[in-house]
Amino acid sequence: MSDTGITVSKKDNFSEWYVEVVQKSCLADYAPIKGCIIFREQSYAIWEKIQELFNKKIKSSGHKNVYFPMFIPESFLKKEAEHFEGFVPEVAWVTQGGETILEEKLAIRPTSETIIYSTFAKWIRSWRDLPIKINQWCNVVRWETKATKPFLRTREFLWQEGHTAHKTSEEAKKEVFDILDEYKDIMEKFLAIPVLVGIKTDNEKFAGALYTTTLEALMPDGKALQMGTSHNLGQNFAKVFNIEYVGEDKKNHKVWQTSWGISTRLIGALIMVHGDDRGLVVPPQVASVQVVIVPITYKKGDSSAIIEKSKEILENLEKNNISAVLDDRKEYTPGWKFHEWELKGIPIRIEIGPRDLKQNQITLARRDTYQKTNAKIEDTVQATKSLLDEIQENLYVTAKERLLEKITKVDDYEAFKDTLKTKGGFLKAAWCGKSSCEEKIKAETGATIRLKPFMKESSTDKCILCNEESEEIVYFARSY
RNA sequence: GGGGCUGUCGGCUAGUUUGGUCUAGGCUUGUAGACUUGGGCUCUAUAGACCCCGGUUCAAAUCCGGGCAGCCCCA
Repeated sequence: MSDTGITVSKKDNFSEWYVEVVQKSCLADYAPIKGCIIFREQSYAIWEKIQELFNKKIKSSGHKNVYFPMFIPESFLKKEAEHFEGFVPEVAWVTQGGETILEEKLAIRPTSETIIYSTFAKWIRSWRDLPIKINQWCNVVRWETKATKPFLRTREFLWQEGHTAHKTSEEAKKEVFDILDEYKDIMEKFLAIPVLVGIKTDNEKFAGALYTTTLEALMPDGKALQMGTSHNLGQNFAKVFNIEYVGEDKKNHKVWQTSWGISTRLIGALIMVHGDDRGLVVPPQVASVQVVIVPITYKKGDSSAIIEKSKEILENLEKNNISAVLDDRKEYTPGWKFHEWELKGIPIRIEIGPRDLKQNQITLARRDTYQKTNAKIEDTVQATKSLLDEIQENLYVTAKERLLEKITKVDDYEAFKDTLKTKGGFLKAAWCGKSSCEEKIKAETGATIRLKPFMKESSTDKCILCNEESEEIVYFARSY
């Protein structure tokens, strides 16, 4: 085993393992600026896949892609007080252009509500202008001071931010939950990462929102990761930016708004949830290369028949919409290639050598379980397709089992602290609804309320901390 | 937000405690070639580093200060 491969095991040293996979699988490299990474070919390919999937979804429901400037005048950002308070600690500012000191400094967008909504105010006049449903793919900057980690917490990252304006509260609410469903679909069906959905507490909600819905996944080290959020902004921004329309009733009304986003953080989750001691594992649905064909050839003896057959298989796969590559490099041994493609997480490897050819078969090796099987050459497409489905399913099911295993109901504070320390994961506990309890638990244990479930679970439990009448059962966890 | 650790060829590692005959590796990687090929094979030749700035000193990889970067723990 050489150092081109992964040298620490995921189980023994998760943090080191993550850093190795990120770099050695060509996902990212560190940039010369603290907290910034270079998105390399492997991660960008996954990002493009996510873009493709999400664009398809939102376009079919009438959203349009647009692009707004990355600079936001300070006065805009300040208009919604809670929003400004929430973001100002991590805003990067432009104060100078060339030699000229700017009269008003410009924020590099940490999120674009303010600049977009100031424009909405110009665009919206009549009820006929509504709804407006736009989305943009862009970068945002949040000047993190805490320890940064590739993909999970970086100063600059890529995301999409959707922004909508509606006539009614009901319509806005529907939008929030429709998007939440689309996010869940992408995470579970495509990234094969199971998530819990719910509502954030007031402490954790988006600054300026009425409420925030969230999707939370669990990482193998027992910490929760926020995968995406969809906010109901109510009329908070409509009021400060004066976004009004004349309704059919000829009266002025303020619009109801939503905003929502997912980011390149999803890539970090994918690495952590599926990766193993051989490197990255990419779920077939988001793999830009689903199959690699490695011919087993010999210098002595004629290998042209094997290469010919490999090319034939490649064409056949591509014809059937399976994305495949043929690795016929002569300078590397088959074993070397196996390791390299495993490091990069390609779901299926097809081996074809003299023995296979003689028996008119191929060998299929799956990335998730390392299992090898054989198939007749004429059955290649079918065998590959069903194996891809199986891998996709297996990755999801395995992750789901791990998630469920790490959801623990706790009844008292000692058990809470103990479980958090020894097992991690999500802790279901009763909570009285007071911010003071939430904050005290955070200060004492590091765990925060990740979400309140949509369906309130009936319970007679008392608050885990203060023992007063509890409002509901919520999910706590330590998080990224 | 608080604390700790670390920075040496492309990668990994030793040397720092006690400044000097210190630069080093029989490891890996790159390059050229040979050999091999159903799981990172082997051999030959060759290339390549003390994070940055400043200070102490006759002398700094080593000590001191600052910066930058990375990791870990706690909140």
